[in-house]
Amino acid sequence: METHELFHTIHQLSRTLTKQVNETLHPFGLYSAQWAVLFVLKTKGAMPQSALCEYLAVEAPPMTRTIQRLARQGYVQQVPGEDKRVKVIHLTDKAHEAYPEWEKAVLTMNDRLLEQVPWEQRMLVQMALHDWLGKMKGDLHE
Amino acid sequence: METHELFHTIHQLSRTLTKQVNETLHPFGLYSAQWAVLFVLKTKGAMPQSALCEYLAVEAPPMTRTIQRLARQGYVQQVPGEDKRVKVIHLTDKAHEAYPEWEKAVLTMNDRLLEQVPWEQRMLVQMALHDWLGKMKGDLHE
DNA sequence: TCCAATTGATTACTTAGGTAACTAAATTAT
DNA sequence: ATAATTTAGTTACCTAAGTAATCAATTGGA
Repeated sequence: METHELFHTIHQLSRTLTKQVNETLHPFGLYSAQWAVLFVLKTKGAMPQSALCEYLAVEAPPMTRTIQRLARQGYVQQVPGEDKRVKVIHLTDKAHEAYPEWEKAVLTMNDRLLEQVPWEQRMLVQMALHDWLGKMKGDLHE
Repeated sequence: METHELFHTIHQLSRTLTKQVNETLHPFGLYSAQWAVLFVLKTKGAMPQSALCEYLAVEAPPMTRTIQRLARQGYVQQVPGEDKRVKVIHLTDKAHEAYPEWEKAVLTMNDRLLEQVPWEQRMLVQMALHDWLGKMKGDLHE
């Protein structure tokens, strides 16, 4: 079996998915990277920017940009922390109010994309990929 | 189970993989997008730019850029086709000569990343993901 | 204590991909 | 046969993520 093929499929899937999310959120003026941040803040609550980076496994610079944009749109507020270096990111009331609509659109889209895929298969693949990722990251620190 | 998690894992894997390929090819002055093109040309032979796009599932503009860069580096030649609109992309002798080294580096890296993953599991996941992709693409054209 | 190293965030610049609008060549239809 | 449409490729501009370098605040060690 070709490892090339496998990796190519993963890339293609990733690109197709972001494309779908972007299309879905276009009516709300949001992009996929912004949605990822909004989702984490809604489900985990306010947190420092660095925690968002770690959670989403994204470097600091792209996170700065995404958050500044969300702030410009009034969906997020950067509150200085006790440690004056950190900025704690909060969802605004405006974001909390609009969130259910966003979530509904994304969930509907997600379900549509995988509706033909049995639940156990999703579970199996999710566990396998997560496991691979862990092993790769582990390798890199050896 | 959260679809969010699954999609997030796929994105993260995709990013980790391109990062690895970029690191691996850095000594040769090549980037992951270029490698994808070189690999297809080596295994499938010369083909029009549009065929490369279709094969790699990438839009025309990024392909133009990647190919122009490869041409600048002398790894690829754009030969006008019978149809004067098409440009047939050929590997140069320089590319053929260097290819084995590139391939060895990438294959070694690929194997290292998945060495702990049993062969059948790779196969299963590859088939599942490919199947999903097909279903998604199918959906979009309904 | 005070200097050195670390950490959180930003800025500048890069790769990688996407859409929209365009040109030139080829094909189809009237 | 010519006008209309389609196709291959490019240009301009966008999102998304990465590295390198920098700044300010904090922490640790001599």
